[in-house]
Amino acid sequence: MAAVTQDRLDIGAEQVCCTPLSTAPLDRDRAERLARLLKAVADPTRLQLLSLVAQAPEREACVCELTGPLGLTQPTVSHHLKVLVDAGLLARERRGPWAFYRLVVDRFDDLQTLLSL
Amino acid sequence: MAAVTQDRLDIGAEQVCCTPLSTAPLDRDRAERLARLLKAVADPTRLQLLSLVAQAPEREACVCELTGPLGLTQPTVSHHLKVLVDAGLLARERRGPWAFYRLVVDRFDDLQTLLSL
DNA sequence: TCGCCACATAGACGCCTGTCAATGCCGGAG
DNA sequence: CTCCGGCATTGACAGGCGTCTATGTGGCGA
Repeated sequence: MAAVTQDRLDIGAEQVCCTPLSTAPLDRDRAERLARLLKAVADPTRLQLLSLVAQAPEREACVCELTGPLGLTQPTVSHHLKVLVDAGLLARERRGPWAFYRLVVDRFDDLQTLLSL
Repeated sequence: MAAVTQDRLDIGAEQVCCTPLSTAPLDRDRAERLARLLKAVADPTRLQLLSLVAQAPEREACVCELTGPLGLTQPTVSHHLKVLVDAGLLARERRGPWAFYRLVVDRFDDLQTLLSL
């Protein structure tokens, strides 16, 4: 299978990650895509969301379980969840009237690789 | 050897990190401090700066070596460097007329720990 | 079909932030 | 002391983003 590219981690259709910062020069284009991914995590509300989901049973939770602890409006929570899904950090699954959000472990692994020196 | 606190990583005087997101509930206060740290990395220009420093000899570089590759003004570069220093990701050292910036490896380790599940 | 419930989307507003030009500071050479 | 080069700081502007209220959508039960 040869030529195992170390670049993975796409945002939507975007190729983004994931070699450590020190291995190769970082061109502007890739830097901007990586920044978009990191911006998704670099928000207090979204960090709390990720923490809540990470600690929920089966590592998944619906919106109604998340609005309470955060003290924020339901639309606001939905907005942040959309950002995390677009970044590939959460996966959405519709089940009955509820929408469940689950952690995407691989994407966190990619972030770790990026930040390794 | 007893009581190894897993919380480290301060921004300036701030205690911030570093247990994985899934180990304990993340209160608003710590979430905001963690977000400030991540925001420092979540910018394309600063990612390029970190990459340039990481690949420089001895993992350190002065401002004059950084403005060229980025195509940005010197004040802008200085601004971003200050952000990274305040976040604890770079260390500044004055040597003659130049100011050298060096990676702080421990801080990157902390970020990795945070993003581990 | 009708109505309800959980959730998503749209629009608006204020704050934060990345960028620049202009200026100030500081250390070394003469 | 004076000048100059490297770097930091200030002030201003535009764009991005987090939050809200109001409204739309979609599935389930009666």
